[in-house]
Amino acid sequence: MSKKSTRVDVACQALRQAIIEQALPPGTKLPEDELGAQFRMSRTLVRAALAQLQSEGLVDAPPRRTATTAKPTLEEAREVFEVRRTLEREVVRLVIARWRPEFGAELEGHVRKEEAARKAGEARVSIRLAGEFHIKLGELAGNSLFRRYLGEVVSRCSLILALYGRPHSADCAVNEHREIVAALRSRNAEAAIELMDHHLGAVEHRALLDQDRDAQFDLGAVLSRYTETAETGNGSKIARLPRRKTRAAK
Amino acid sequence: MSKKSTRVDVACQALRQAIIEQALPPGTKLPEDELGAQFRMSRTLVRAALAQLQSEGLVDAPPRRTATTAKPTLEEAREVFEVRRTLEREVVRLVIARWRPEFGAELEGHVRKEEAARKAGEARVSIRLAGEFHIKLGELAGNSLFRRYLGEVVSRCSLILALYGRPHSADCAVNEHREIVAALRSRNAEAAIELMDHHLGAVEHRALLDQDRDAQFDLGAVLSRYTETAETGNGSKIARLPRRKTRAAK
DNA sequence: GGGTGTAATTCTGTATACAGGATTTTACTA
DNA sequence: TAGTAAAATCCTGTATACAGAATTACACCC
Repeated sequence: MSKKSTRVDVACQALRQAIIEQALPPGTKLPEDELGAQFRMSRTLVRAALAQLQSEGLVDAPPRRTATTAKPTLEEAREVFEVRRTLEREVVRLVIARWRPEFGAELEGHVRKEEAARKAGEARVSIRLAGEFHIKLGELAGNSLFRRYLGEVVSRCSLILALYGRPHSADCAVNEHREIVAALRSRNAEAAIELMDHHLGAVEHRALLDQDRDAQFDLGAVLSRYTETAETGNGSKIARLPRRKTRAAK
Repeated sequence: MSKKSTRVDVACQALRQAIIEQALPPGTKLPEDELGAQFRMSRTLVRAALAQLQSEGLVDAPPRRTATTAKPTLEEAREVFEVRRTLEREVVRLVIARWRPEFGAELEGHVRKEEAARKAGEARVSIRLAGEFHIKLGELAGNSLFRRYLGEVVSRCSLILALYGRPHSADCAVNEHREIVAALRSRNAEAAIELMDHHLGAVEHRALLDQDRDAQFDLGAVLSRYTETAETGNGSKIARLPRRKTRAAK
């Protein structure tokens, strides 16, 4: 489960993760050159990655201006949550319909991880795991398109939380997850849907007051944490920002 | 409602339409050079268009082989229909919730167009209008993400029909559309959902026996019908297939 | 001091070059 | 004649060049 990614996917994945974990706050500029230098690839590939992320709603890339991490409006946020509720309800139904005992173990294992991260105060990890719980459900539903759409809205929700939510509020849901798992295990569709709806309502509710923590920070530094390239694979054909010097060290 | 498209979008749109109308049967090769010559743009842009269409599930583009119009498996087809049912049910609810009298007129107008096309035996147009009915509903739901996802699955369904359906069977649904409109107009959500489910069940059911009508045909000829560029805008920087001669006239 | 027009700079849009893969053709062997 | 290896060709992966749009910096004026 590793060798199938193209170079574009690698960049995509790194950026996606960075955005989801709110390491790149909404509105952050993403200049093609700089990303290219970071990922050791040409603008051609960076561009493809950005296009992909734009189609997922994680990046804004208006014609002829620098792409940025998306800043969804409140209206868009509402839409995303609306779709998400619809998808997750159906996913719950599907998962229950094809329930197998392994599912319970799998999900409970995950919730335990969430719990651990939460206790350890690992905000970044908590956020990621919280999202992955829903993704995992999507996978158990056995429909790859559901899975894809769900992945998309879940990512976008992380972004929305980053933009509108109170800081560090995305990860208070471990208990709710646990209850959902219990309902699934007892194959009680009604209860599970009810819980899921409530859970998502709570998540959405956390999207409230805004606040501009727009502090300047170093794009390269953040991204390097998400680039899994084994160190500076030098000898690469791509020079370090051949076209201009990075402005990060301003 | 015309000047907002980038060049990539133009190509995308043309290809999408051609695929949806089944003018480019599943499995048709789409070499970047040839498309570039057709659309008067470089491979760079063609590539972006193909990537987009791949993400919509209309094109298969495995690494280092020529892209083709997608050939979904039966399993994938099942998945698409499953998601589609979920989305459309919710759309029906939303449309009813925000119902306004204009909606009725709008939809009925559309159904009349479908009827007309059907009578005129315009298969191509019929297929397009049948899809657009659902798109229109998606628009009335007032959620652009629903709209986008719905558009995607509807397109894919056209493709699936092209692959698995009996020829010319995609457009027998005018009456069903009419009934749905009636139910919406009376704001009877239960009935409307019931009808929609039944309708989609019927559409899905038409996806049955396969059949290989794979006859050779001329890619350029088909595409030129979908390229709205005002004639050969010669003087263009792009030569006609500079790298090799077209094989179409084989 | 705050506009504002213009020059400099940054950055995107797009074509194109070149290096391999993938495929097809050709040629040769059993 | 079928099978296969080598060669030719088609086609994609990717970097890069260059043109022009957007943005920023500056100088000038009121």
